[in-house]
Amino acid sequence: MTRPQVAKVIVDVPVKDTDRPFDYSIPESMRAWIEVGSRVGVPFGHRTVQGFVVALQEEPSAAGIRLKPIQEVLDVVPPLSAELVKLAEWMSRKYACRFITALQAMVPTALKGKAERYISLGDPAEAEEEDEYSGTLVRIETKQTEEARTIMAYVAQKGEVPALQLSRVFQDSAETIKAMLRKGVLQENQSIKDKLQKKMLKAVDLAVDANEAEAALETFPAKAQRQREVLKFILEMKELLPLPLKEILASLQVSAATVKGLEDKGLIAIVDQEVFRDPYRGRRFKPSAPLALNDEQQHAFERIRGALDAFAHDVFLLHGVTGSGKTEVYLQTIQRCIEQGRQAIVLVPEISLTPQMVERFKGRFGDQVAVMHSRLSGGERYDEWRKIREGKVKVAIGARSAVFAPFEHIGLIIMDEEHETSYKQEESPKYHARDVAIRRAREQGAAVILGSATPSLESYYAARSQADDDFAPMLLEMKLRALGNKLPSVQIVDMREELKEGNRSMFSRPLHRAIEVRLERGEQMVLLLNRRGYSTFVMCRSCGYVAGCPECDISLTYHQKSNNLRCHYCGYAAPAPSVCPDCGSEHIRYFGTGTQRVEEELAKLFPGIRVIRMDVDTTTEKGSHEKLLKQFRDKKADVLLGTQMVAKGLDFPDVTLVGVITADSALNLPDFRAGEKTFQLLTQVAGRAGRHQLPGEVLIQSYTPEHYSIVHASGHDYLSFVRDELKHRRNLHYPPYCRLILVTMTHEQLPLLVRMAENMVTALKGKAGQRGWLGSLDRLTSDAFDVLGPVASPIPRIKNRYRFQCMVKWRGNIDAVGLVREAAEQLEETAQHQKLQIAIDVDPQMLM
DNA sequence: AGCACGCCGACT
DNA sequence: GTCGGCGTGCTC
Repeated sequence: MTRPQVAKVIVDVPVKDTDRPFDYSIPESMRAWIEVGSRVGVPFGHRTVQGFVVALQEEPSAAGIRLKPIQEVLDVVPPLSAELVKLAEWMSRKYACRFITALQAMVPTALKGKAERYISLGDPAEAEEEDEYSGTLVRIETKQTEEARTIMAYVAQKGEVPALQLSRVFQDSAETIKAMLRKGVLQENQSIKDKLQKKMLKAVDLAVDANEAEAALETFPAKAQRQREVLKFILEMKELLPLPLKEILASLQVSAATVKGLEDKGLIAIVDQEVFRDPYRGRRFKPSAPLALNDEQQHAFERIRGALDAFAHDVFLLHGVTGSGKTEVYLQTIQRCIEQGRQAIVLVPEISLTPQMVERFKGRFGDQVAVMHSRLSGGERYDEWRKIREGKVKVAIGARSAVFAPFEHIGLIIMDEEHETSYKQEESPKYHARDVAIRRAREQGAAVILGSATPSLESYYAARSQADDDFAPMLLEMKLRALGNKLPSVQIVDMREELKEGNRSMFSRPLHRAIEVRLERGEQMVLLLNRRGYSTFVMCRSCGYVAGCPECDISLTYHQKSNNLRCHYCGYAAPAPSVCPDCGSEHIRYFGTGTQRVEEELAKLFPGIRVIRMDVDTTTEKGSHEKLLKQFRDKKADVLLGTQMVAKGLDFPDVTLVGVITADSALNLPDFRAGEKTFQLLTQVAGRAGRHQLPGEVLIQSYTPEHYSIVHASGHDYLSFVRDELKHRRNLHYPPYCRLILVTMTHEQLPLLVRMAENMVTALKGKAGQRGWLGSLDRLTSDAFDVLGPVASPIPRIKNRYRFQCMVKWRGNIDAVGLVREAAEQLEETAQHQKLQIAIDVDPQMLM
C-alpha cells in the first residue's frame, strides 16, 4: 500500500515570505491520519507552528533536500475538507489575502493553536553525548550542584513542566537551567496547544454485551443489591448509552463507589465523554409543521425545488416584501434538501439572529440544527461547529462565517437579508459571504437563495441584466404579504416645517400625537434612531473645540455610563471634561442625538411611558439582546427604542406604530451607498408595523423629505428606487457599473507615506497601461481600469499611523485584483524596511 | 510573526 | 573587556 510520504503545509505565519506551501515528510505512524485539511504542528525555523495540510504527495519531489517531519497531528477528524481548502485558496486570490488567513477564517478560533514549550528530563545517553560537544562554558558540574539537583527532582516528579512555569518557580536559576538544557540533562520540546479544551464528562457504558449483563443480573451476590439496581437501570436505558455518571448517581441516589464496583467486576466501563456545550440545552422549541404556501410562495418553492432535484447550482434572488413569508419558503426548501440527504446552510445578519429566528428553525428541524452566534462563548461555538463537522446536524444557521460550515454534501445555501453590509468582513480576509456562498455552491452543485425585501443593487442588477456568467441569479418575486394584510401606510414629516412652526423638539407634532394615541390604546411602538454618522461627540459652544483622539484623527465618543470619552478605533479613553480644555468655557456640551437623549425626552413628554432602549450600551452583555426583546414581547414596555438593530427581522403582533426620528442622518455621508442604505433601513423598519391583525402606521421624520430614497421608501416602491439609484450610479461610475478595489496605505511618517501612495498610483496605472486595460470608464469599453487618488483616508490617522488610500475602479474580464496585488508587493519590496503597510479591500462596503 | 545571529554603546 | 541594544534574514 502506498501512502503519501510528503505533505504540503501552509503554516500559521501570515506574511508574504511564508505565504506558500512548505513540504514535510510524514512519519509512518501518522500516514493513516493525515489528509488534505488536517491541522498539524510542524517545526518551522527555530520553533513549532501550526499549519494546515493543503496537498499530499506520494513521493518526495526533488531529491536532495531533506524534509523535516510533521511533529503532530492535532485533530482526529481533520477540521477542513479538501473542498474547503480549495475554497480558501480561491479566497486568497479573490481577496488578495494570505492563504493561511483564509484557512484560519474557516475554523473556530478555539483551533488557533500556539506552540507551548515544555521541559522534561533529557535522555541520559544523549546527555552524555552532548557533553562531548559542549565547550568549557558549560563545564560547570551540573549534576553536582544543589540547585541542579533540586530542579531535576522537580522536573522528574512532574514529568513535563511548561517552560514558563519552570522559569517562574526557579527564577534565580536561569543560568543553571540554560546550562542543563545545553548539556542535555533537561530537554525542551514544543507542542501546539489549542486555546480551548474539549469539555469531558464521566459517562458509563456497558463493557459486556447486553445479554451477558442480563445474565449477570441473575447471579448477583445478595450483598451487592445496590450495584444490581444500577446495572438494571443501565440496561433499561441501554438505548441511551453511554449515560452520564452524574445522571445515574442522581436518579438512583447511589454513590460513585457503587458504580465503581460494577466497573471492577468488568461489567461496565466508565469513559470520558466529550460534552457538547449546547447553548440551547434545556430550552424547548414549539414544533412547527410546514404552513400552507400561497401562490407566490408556492411558485418560488417549486422553482427552487426544481433546482435541488436537478442538483443544479442555480442562484435565486428571492425578492419578497416584508412579511411575504420568505422564511417559510426557506424552511420548506431546506426540508427538501434534507430529504435528499444533503445539508443546508442558512446565513442571517448577526443582528437578526434573534431567538425568534432560531426558534423557527429549531421548531421545524429540532436538534438537526446547529446555531452559530457571535455571542456564543468560544467553547460553545466550537461545539456547534463540531456537531456540523461530525455530521450530527443537517442545518447550520449563523452569521457570515457559517458559510464555511464544514458539511460534506451541501445542497442549499440560503442568505437572508442579502443586502446587509454585515456579510462583508471588514478584517482580513475581507470576504463577502455572498460571493463565497455562490462559489462554494457552484463547486458543490448546490442551490443558493438570496432573500431580501430590498436586494442590493449589485444582486438585483445582475439578476435583471443576466450579463455576468459568474453571477446571474434568477429573480423570484413575492409582492404580497403572506397573511394577506396590507403594507403599512407611511407618512413623511418635514422637520424643516416643524422648526419653522417653532417646534424645536425631536418629536414632530404628528409623531407626538401618534405616540399619545398608542399609549391611550395600549398598543406598542418601535422608534428608530438612525444614528449612522451621528455620534455623541463633545464640542465647546464657545470656541468650537471638539474632543478628539490624540492618536487617531477622529472625535471621541461620549459614554454616559462611565462618564468618559472613548475612541472607537484605538480604545483610548479619557474622563469627560466639565469645562473646555481649550478656552475654559463651561459651555461644553455633548452633541448628537443618542438613544439616551431620546429616552430622556420621551420620559419628559410622556410621563410614565415605559421604554426599552436597545443599543450598543444596553446589549453588550451576553443574552441581553434576547432579554430585552422578550420583555417587549411580554408587553413590559410601550416603546422599543433603538438603532439599526430594532429595524431588522423582528415580528411583534401588537406594534402598530413605527417612528423614524431622523431618516436622513445617513444620507449626507460620503458613501455612494448612502441612498441605498437609507432606503433599505426605512423599508425594513416600516415592515415592522402592522404585521398581524392590527393595521400599522409609519412616520418618518426628515429634513430632506424630497430625497428619492425617502420618497420611494414611503411608497414601498423598490423598483422606482432602483431606477433612480441606478441612474445615479451609472453617472458617477459606481457599482454595479464597475467594481471597486480600495487600497489603503499606512505609515508613521506622513511625507514618506504620501510619496509611497503616489508611487502606488503610478505603479497601478503603469501596469494597467502595459496590459492595455487603462481606459476611461466613460467610454463603453468592456474592459476598463482606472485609479483615483491618492487621497488621505476619511480617518486620516489611526493609532499614530497616517492613512492614505487610492481607489481602483474596473470592469470586464481582467484580473484587476492580481494586478493590485502585484503592485502592492512590488512597493513592499522597495519599501521593505520602511514599515509601510498596505491593505487591499476588494469590493469594499465601507469607504470610510 | 518569532527567533537567532550579528555588529556597535554603557557598564562591571 | 562583556551585556545587550535591535537591524536583518530565514523558516521545508
